[in-house]
Amino acid sequence: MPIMRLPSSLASPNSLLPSIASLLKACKTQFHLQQVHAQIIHKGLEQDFFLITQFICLANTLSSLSYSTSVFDRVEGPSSHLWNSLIKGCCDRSNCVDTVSLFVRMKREEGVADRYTYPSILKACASEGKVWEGRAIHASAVRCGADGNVFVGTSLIDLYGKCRQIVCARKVFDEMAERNVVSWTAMVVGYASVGDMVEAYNLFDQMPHRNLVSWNVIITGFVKLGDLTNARRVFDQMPEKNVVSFTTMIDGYAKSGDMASARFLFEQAPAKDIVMWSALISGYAQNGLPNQAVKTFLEMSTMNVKPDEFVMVSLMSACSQVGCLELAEWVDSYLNHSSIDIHQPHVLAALIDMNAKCGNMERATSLFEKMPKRDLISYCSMIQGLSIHGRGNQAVVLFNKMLNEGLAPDEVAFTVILTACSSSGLVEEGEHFFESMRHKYGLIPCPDHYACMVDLLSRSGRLEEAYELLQSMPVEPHAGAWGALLGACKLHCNVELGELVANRLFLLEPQNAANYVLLSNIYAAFHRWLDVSVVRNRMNERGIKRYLVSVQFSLKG
DNA sequence: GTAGGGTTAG
Repeated sequence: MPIMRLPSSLASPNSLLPSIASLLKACKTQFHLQQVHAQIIHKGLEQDFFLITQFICLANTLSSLSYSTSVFDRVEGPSSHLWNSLIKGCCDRSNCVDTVSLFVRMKREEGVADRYTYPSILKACASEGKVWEGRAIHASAVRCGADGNVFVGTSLIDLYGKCRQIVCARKVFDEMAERNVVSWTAMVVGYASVGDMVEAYNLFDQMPHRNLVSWNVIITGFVKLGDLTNARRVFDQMPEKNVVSFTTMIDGYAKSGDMASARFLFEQAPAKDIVMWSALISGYAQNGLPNQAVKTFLEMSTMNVKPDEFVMVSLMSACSQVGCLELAEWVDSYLNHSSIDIHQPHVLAALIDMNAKCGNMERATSLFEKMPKRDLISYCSMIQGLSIHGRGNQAVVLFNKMLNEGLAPDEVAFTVILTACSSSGLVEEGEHFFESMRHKYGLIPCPDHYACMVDLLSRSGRLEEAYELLQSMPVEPHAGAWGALLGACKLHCNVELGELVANRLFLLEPQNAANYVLLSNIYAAFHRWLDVSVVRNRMNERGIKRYLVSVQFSLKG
């Protein structure tokens, strides 16, 4: 085994203590740490508070919590400082319950909590929204007089702000004897996170000093409200911007669907990191621009930026939309050779969705079956995959299996199964699901659900029923539903209904050439050439070019 | 004699 060599300047033959402390400072890996640990035991220094505290702090970043704890547990009557180091490690690597339990143990074992103890525990509570636990910790801080400290006060503002207890946060803020830029910023974050940008901005305006974070949280607040105008105004006023400022703005534009502005700002950013690339790629994917998403991903690769799980999830979403099996296979194998853990729920869900929609049902199925707990989202991915590839009957079987597992379908799940029924022409099943959606699950069908039913009924020749359903809808049907019926009128050569439906569509979407073409084709089937030319003339009058139809189709394919 | 804590983006 290689042993660490100490630089001669650090070696101190007369005293054992500094040499081990120096060794600790030089530790870079868990293995180094274990070697020093062996030295500590060997030299009988396991009770040296100073050394063990330093050791725990390092173990917090280099090793596991259980390792830190095992070293800590051998110390008799640990100092406050030592307790605080372990609590910090617990906060960083475990959950709120564990951190609070450790604090309870500290009190039980007569450890003395001080102003350094509270920020970590409060942070653990804040990150999980545990306001009741937080209040108890707050009370404890008051009892030992630690609540007057700036760091403790700021942590309390953060806690109450994150838990949406804005009045409590403000009370702490107002009662603080000393505040700094972080305390002010935490208070601004509190207002911003409850959507009160008036008060957030008001406070921001009064701040004696602002730093980059203060500016960025104001932008974040406006972006969260979808107020891109004010977000941009603040962004433009910033004395200096960093990568977070740009990323927040880009993400805001992407979420509001303005990918042109997102891209423009991205180009202007002096530096780009993985989060910024991710904001752009996910924006393209979520705005239905999968080709742009893939293109941007490739661009990122040529810049030698290593993709992370967020980028890969966006890429998989884009891939699902284009249904490209070749790309899906590449992404799948990339993930399997990377350090990304594909068993994280959102990664696995995207992977199943991508494989199902790109036609690799075998891979999707094997991932799906191995899931510890199958959820609604993954079921829907699988059902949609079967549906896209014409396996409607299997989609119905899987949907029923999902119901048997006790999962309650939502509106999206019904859209998926009704689409499956409609594309495979499963009329009875579709009617059954539409019925149970309303009466068993108490869901209100939206225009999409009606569109599926209209499509299903009309394609099986039940044109009148489809028309009646459209007429009886409590919500306004969208053009797609009428369009499906018009298509079926063409298929089943029903000229009267076709005329009726087409005229509704001409009002709903006067610029869509497909409707004119369908009606003229219906007339043509009956050799009504005069009517054909009337429709064609109407198209010309409105300046609609027929070739637009073929352009639209080629873009979709 | 020596050490420790709080705010922003996917």
